[in-house]
Amino acid sequence: MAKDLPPATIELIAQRFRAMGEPMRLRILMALRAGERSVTELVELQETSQANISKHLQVLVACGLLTRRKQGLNVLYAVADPGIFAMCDTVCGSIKKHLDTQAKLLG
Amino acid sequence: MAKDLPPATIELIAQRFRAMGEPMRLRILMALRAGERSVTELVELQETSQANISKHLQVLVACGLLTRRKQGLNVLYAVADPGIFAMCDTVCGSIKKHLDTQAKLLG
DNA sequence: TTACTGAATAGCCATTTAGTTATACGGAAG
DNA sequence: CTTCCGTATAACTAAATGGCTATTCAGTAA
Repeated sequence: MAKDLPPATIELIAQRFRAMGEPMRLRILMALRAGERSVTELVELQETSQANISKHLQVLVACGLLTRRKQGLNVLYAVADPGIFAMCDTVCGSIKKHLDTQAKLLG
Repeated sequence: MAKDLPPATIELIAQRFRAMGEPMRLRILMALRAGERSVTELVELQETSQANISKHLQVLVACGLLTRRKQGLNVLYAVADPGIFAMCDTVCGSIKKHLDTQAKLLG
């Protein structure tokens, strides 16, 4: 990545990270790791309202993390780019390292 | 990454993404790609107040993205795990794909 | 037509957060 | 001691955001 990207690009990147920086949205993404799901299915998996799930889905679609397709009465959402899971794994590993370091500081 | 992580872990991961989901913090991280820098140097690179930079630095340190060390009067900050830059690149590539797709939809 | 179902949206509230200015802290120099 | 420099923090404001409930919309079925 270049040293100084144009502000609009920075904003786009930030938008993505922000979209993934919300527990409920992370759970939705993980639920979609196994494949596409309808809104109702996602609501059943997470314990929150349908309206809330729907709003989060809009955010995830808007920033390009999810795709959307209709099938009869249902709307099916799927992860647009599986690369995000690698990112989650990277973060997970980095967090573990961080916690280990902190633990050692405490003796 | 497992299907369902404990809520506390999810929150930790979300926290990291959220920390990177802010344009000013992204710029700080990019400025540190070349190596560690003092607060004053970072303030000069970004056009905002010293207080604001300082607050963002606290956020980045708190979630383990940056390290901090004192040197004389200065405090030097550095990226804790260069892996974050690979993540930025991943996001960048994914955004390009997304924009290309949208462009094609417009003809 | 009406009724029903799945999904999206509107309106509202409480919380969070990025930014500001002003102030305080820690340490080195006079 | 006092002064100055680099950094951190306090107090506040404005804007964004996640959640809720209630409603609306788009199809399908009767």
